[in-house]
Amino acid sequence: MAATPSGHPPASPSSQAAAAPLRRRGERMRQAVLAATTRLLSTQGLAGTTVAAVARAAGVHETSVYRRWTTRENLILDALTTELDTALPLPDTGEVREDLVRFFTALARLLDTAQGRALLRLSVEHDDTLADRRLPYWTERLQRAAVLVRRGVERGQLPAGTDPGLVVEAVGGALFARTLLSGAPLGEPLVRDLVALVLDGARGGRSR
Amino acid sequence: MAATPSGHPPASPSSQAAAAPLRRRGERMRQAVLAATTRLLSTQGLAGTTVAAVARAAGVHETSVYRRWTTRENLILDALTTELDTALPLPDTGEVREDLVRFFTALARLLDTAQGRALLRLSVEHDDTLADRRLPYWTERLQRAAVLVRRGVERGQLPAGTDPGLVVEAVGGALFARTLLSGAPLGEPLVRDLVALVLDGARGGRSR
DNA sequence: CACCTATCGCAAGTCGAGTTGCTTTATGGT
DNA sequence: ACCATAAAGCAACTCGACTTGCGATAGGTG
Repeated sequence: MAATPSGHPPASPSSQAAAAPLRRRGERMRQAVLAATTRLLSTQGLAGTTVAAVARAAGVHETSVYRRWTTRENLILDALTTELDTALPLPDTGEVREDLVRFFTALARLLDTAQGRALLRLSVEHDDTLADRRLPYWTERLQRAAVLVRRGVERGQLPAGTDPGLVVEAVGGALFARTLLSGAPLGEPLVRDLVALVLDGARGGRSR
Repeated sequence: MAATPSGHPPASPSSQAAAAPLRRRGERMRQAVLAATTRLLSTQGLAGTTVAAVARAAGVHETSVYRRWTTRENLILDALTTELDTALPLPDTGEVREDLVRFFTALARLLDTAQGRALLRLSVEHDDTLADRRLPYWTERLQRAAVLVRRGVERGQLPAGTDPGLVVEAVGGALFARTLLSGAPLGEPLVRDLVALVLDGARGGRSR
């Protein structure tokens, strides 16, 4: 008890311009924690972003973080998804190939950032024991990109039997696998070649 | 089952029963721990395979495990790679398509086991901070499969400009992504469709 | 067989994730 | 202005990964 004299701040003598951020609540606290999380994420990396560090940086108690987000994973996921939400637009150029190249180029660029990689890696750590409750961020984005293929079919640029999900999984999967497994760079030519491979095939292909 | 006092001349005829604290050493201890690890892996799953549990099951002290394998990750990786080493043969049927279908079907089957999934997930958790490179199990297998494509090129079944690595990454990446992200099943038709997509392209080929 | 040393057992401890019971305070509603 | 209560703070745990110092011993060597 006496070991921690942090009992109460003596009336905050130095009244700053902004309201003393002691004991943030509700939305204010949420913002502060989320901001601290993304800040730590980009400075200390994923491993360095511990709940205690986030709480300290946000001026909030660790327990409060756990009460709101339950797990560290949820916290980081929340911070990342709200930040990266607008990062993957769906182009509509009238050309399937161009649409796909643009979308997956944006995806590749996202996967080349520390935050994109962190989000991918966390998305992979679903618990086998607990029922699936992983938020399907990437799967969702990928399936969203399937409309690019569907539009191509409607335009007559692709045969009617085309499986949009398969096309998108092949290209996206290669990018994900590179990021997660080999860590090899995701250059622009790679995306173009992958799209070409999937559209034209290894046989019939006038590559590029 | 687990008891392995075999092989060694126990001697110690002095009064005490065989209840002596069998202090396993060197290779014997290594075997026991590795066996216990794979056993726990298939019964308790990845999350349930804790170092303490492995040590207990192997009749060995936890410290000894850490001294030999340094981390839990290394231990499990070691156990899995030695066990799954012969799981991905390279077929040679004279037909690229058939070769690829067979290889990736085997891969899909492997990814459908608890051990395959565990190995994949652990392969993803390389530390960004440490230079300690994750052992490239999957990447290596994939690149090994690239010879299937190369043979196809040599046989004239594929054009000369074909990029073997790309073909293999597209199909494999899709399988990996399914396993890691969506957890969707990896049926036989999926592999056939993926190979067809990559060989014939979404446009062109109507062969199969 | 006696000796040496790498190897193993053991206890105690650090660190971060996650939990719980209880106290305190900031707000919003009347 | 007052009061009820949801939201935070706080301390004290549990648990598993990982470390360290030291004592005990198995195994091979001379």
